Amino acid sequence: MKILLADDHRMFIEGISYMLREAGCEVVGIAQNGTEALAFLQQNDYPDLLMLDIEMPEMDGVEVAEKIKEEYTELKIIVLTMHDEPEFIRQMLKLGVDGYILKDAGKEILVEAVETVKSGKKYFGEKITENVFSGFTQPKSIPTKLTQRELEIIRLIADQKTTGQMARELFLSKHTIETHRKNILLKLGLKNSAGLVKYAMKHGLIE
Amino acid sequence: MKILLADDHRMFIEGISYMLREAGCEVVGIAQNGTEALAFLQQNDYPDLLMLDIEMPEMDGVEVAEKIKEEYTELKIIVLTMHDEPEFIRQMLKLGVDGYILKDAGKEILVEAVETVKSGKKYFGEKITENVFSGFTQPKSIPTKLTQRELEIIRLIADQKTTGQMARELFLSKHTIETHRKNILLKLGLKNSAGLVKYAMKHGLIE
DNA sequence: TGAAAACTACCTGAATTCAGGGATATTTTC
DNA sequence: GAAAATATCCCTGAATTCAGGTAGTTTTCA
Repeated sequence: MKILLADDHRMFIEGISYMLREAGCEVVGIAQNGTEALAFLQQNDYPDLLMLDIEMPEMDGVEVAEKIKEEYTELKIIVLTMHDEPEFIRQMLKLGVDGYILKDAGKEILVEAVETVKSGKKYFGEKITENVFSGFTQPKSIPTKLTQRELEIIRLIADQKTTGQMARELFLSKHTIETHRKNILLKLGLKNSAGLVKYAMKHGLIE
Repeated sequence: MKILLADDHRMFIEGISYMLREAGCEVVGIAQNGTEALAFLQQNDYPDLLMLDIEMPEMDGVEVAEKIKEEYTELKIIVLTMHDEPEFIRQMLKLGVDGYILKDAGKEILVEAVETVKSGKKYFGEKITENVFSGFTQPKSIPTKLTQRELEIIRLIADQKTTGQMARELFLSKHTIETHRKNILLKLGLKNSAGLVKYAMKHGLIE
């Protein structure tokens, strides 16, 4: 089992490497961001499995998984992250990753996941499936597309603008701004502007 | 060198353990949160060194460091985290920790840090000192001192809680919450909660 | 031990947000 | 050309936030 590790924390990578080697796997490469991971695949006999973190600089795990599932269809992917939010999990499942385990799991889980995926099956921890299903009962959290206008409003909200200020700035009625506000919260399943700004930053909608 | 590891990600702990053992250290215990770490110290011959993560459930690293530096003065502490925000670093330095390294550093750094601290000196990576000083030269980014309570309120605001909800959760009057809210905005020179959340995320106060 | 800081609580009143409706015009997409 | 998405606008009413105060108690620390 040839494995490529992608995680921006070297210390974590090195620790995982030990464990994987002990379990009889060969770590053929490491990458500290998405770009490096893809570059590795272009220049080498590619591995059988990619252990992928979500949170990385340059290019995040979601993007990497997307590209890989397009171009390197036979490469297995196990997502290895500390994010247990349904949002991320569902996104990854949709892309067709082969496993999803949390960093707070132990070595046994890691090895079990690799073994399972190696044999052609999928591996998802208990917590994962649980979280996803809890999410399905709330169909609201399906990542929804925001319009250009809505993104604009979000940025203004993050800039501490009030509805009235935004209305003047965009030459719109304040009712319109209120409608946009309402629709944004509805689409994203949020409760107020504070939550919106947090969401927006997490998802890179604003810097 | 007897070491106690405190980190909520088991996978990370196990990886680090390998490296430390290889470097001739003895990992005498692990803890998945602050409470466990302190409990360990009460029940065992305590170790020489504590490797401490900041972000943990139950009791975070800052609190742990504080308590330890009060009660177990000869126990060394190396903070091992992915947070490189001056806010955290300065907080920890103030508490008198003996080392501060980032998880994106490699094994060499880890070993070097342990060796250095073992010999009685302090160890701080390049990035760390850099970030702290950059903070000093830019007085803007010195987060005006926020109190513990205020930080707590900020986190709740970011969690979309209303004043009433926070009041009930913290067993306080809603007037009190409103006062905190007001003081926070005043201290940071902000206008509303949306701006507050953005500020908090940028400065690593939340997430 | 005494001052400063932090935490607590209350008040008034204006401004703003949020939840729930409904409606129309334009543009894009199929 | 029809359907869907987008952008615009309006309304009511409750809830919440924000700005401006005052003030007592506890904790911290020099």
